[in-house]
Amino acid sequence: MDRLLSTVKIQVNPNTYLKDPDSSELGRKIISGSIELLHEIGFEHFTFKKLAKAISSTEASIYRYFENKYKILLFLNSWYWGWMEYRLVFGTANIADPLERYMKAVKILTEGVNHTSSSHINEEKLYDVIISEASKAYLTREVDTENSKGVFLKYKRVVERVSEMILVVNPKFKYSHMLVSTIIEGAYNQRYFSLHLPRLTDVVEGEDSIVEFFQQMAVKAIK
Amino acid sequence: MDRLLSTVKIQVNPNTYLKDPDSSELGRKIISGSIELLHEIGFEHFTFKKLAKAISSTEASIYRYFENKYKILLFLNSWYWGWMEYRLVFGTANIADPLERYMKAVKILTEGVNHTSSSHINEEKLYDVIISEASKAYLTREVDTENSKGVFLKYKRVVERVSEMILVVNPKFKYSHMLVSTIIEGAYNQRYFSLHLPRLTDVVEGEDSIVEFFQQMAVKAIK
Amino acid sequence: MDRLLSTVKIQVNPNTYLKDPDSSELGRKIISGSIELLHEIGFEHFTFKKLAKAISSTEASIYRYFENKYKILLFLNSWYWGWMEYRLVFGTANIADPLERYMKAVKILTEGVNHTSSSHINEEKLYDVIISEASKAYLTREVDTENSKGVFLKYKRVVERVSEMILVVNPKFKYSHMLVSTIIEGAYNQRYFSLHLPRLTDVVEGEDSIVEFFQQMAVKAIK
Amino acid sequence: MDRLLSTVKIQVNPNTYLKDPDSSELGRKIISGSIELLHEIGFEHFTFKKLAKAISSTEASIYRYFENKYKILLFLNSWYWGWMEYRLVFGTANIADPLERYMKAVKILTEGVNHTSSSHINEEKLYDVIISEASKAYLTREVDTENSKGVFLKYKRVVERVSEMILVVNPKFKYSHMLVSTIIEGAYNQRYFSLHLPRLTDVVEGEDSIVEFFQQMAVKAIK
DNA sequence: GATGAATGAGCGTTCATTCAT
DNA sequence: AATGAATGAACGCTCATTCAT
Repeated sequence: MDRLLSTVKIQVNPNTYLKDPDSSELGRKIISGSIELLHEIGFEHFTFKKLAKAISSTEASIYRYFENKYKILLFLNSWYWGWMEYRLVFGTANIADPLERYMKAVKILTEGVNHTSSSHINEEKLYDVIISEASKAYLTREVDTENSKGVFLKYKRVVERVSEMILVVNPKFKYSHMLVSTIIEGAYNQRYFSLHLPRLTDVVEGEDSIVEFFQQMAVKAIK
Repeated sequence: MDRLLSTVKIQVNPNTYLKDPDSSELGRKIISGSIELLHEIGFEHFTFKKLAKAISSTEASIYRYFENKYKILLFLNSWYWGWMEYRLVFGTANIADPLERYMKAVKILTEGVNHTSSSHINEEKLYDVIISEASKAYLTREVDTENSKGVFLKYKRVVERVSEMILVVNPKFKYSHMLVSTIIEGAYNQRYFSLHLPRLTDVVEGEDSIVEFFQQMAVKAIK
Repeated sequence: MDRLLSTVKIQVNPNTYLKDPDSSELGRKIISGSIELLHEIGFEHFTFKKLAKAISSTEASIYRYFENKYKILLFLNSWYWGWMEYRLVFGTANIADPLERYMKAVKILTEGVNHTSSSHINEEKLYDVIISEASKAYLTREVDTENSKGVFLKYKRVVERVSEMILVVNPKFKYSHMLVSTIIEGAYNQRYFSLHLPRLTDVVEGEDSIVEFFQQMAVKAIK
Repeated sequence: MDRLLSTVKIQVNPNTYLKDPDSSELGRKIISGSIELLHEIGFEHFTFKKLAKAISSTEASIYRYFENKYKILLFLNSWYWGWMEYRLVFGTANIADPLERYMKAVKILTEGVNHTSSSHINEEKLYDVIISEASKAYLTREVDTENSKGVFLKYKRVVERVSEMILVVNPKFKYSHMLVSTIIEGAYNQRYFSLHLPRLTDVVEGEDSIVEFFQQMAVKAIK
């Protein structure tokens, strides 16, 4: 699948950028550099000046691609959920049994990322960035404006897809979207807690209890 | 209960402040002003300068109480979870049945706040601030340093308390902390989504589906 | 006269431009766009970037024609005074009486412009631009350098021509240049004041008191 | 008179500043430094950064006093015309003859400044700055907003005062404001022209032909 | 000849913080 | 203890300009 992916371009909402960063070498450096730098110093300390320095370019050049650092985060978020949808569709294809398919989907949503394609996007680091920073993309005064431009569509579509899988298993379940978004956000939270606030979680080293917990919960919740 | 509360002082971790804001008129104005201003403009746009102006004081004066704006957020967070623990203890007192008690706890954790004591702290606005801003208190590079100073203890104790209630119901359940923190974070997420990203939730106006969903989930998950 | 004008090309000092803007479609668009944009946003906010956008071209392209925005203003100024000289020569031709001729000249210099030829130059808007912006072309540190290149010659020639008319009426008048330049600048000032600082003028709506005032003054001053 | 002046404070419209520059040592340094720097490099090249460096302070400090460089120019302009009004009132006091008084007023308005009080304001340099830069204070898109705040009142009052002197000489003269503002602006223009565009004037070194010209004109115009 | 892409430099502004009173 | 004044440092952004095609 990943080999295939490297030839497929993830479409990102154009409202996140001024000029498609995938259309030039510099654009791609901005993206890879952003992931690197966000991973290193976090969103609060991330500035165009530092990014420019990190990729040996200038602020003015970055401004040709992105309006501000929020837009970069929205871009990465949109890319990530586009990629996730891709993995979800491939990962659940040809699974006939509805429950099994749903379980597989939950697994894909909640498991960690530990492989990286050969492209300029380091998925592993991006995954960490999503864990720590993604919520800052929507926990903002500007959320409604951005939302109206469709920048969260990729995320919503992932929720919608899994939500539909739930309804195949149990057509009467009323809270499918709520359940899916709770699982997704919950899984990312737990990964963060396990690293920084372990008393809020029960993660044991070695096994992936996060996947197990959410899979169990996912099944029980819709019964 | 609330009348009692107004005479009880919520203890907040002293590591969040330099000088106890509850010890002076100015300190209390800083707290009430912070809630007001965070509610109005959000954490990103919140600065000491603006806060000083809002409460007709100066930046230098605020510095006597708090090191920086993160510490104010940590203070409010700590206060909020101290208050929550208080509500939890009172709200579950004298409920003999373990499951019923657990359900009541989940209700308290997930329901909205719509009453305000007469103190300088506007709980309703604080609740909104917690929904939108609280996660920024721990999604920071500084989380480990702060955590080592115990500033998240109040939150952890709430999780611990409810976790213990779960274990009374089902002593074999392995993921009690994970479940509780997922419920808490989930409920706040869903409240935010219902306002700004409704397609991620199934909230119907009028009924409190958030409480219902999480109570159902809470019960099923530990079976 | 205007029909004739549209076939006559106003010669502009080549030191104002790098490449004659009248030699290409793009050049003419730069000129008409500049008048438009200066009229709209004023010289301070006028930039090559905005101009480029306004005429759907690029900054780099404009650089082929003009060194900087001052040069554009100098070009327009030069064109305007070339056009004024033209109007002056035609307007005073065949008037035998020296005083009458002088009066006509003063009228032409001080009356407003409210007609527009069919060329790419909108004289009415250019007139407004001259009123508000022209002095910025010479109130600059670079005035002496520019002056030595002859970019103010058109203006000087207009002053010289009317100055000569004065000397025909009164050969002993010592301050002919001073009077003419005071009349010219004064008239533009009064037009500006009447729009923005009315307490500095006595302009009554309806009649053209500016022409009347300066004609009276022009006559009395040389007696 | 000048000795008296040094003890009298010229009142400047508070809408030009955020904090009265006359209320502190730093404020006075900002003013004297501004005059110095404007004199040296002109308004276009004048920036807060350069000013800060010139007076060994910082941009941030200057921002406590003035919103932007336009406001500094407006302040200086307001101060200058306040000072001019002062000179006018003293210079024309006790002159009984209306025409003589009017002539004296015109002299004061049009003669150069070549003496400097002992205060932090260098009137000679300020005079040069007014000649070259003052019109930029009103030839701006923001003129109407500023005017509505009264920042040009001092100038208008000077015009009004002399205008009234004219009406004593000739109560029937219709264009008193226009004449006065034309004289004032004209005199400053001619001083500038004599330095940079001499072909627009008839100034002879040695004698003050500018005063002579405008006095003659002032008298003849109102006959 | 005209354009698209990229950049160096600097501007205007605000922030966090310190000092003196 | 609280405040007013001052400042160093950095941010966000735009401008003018150059280069390659």
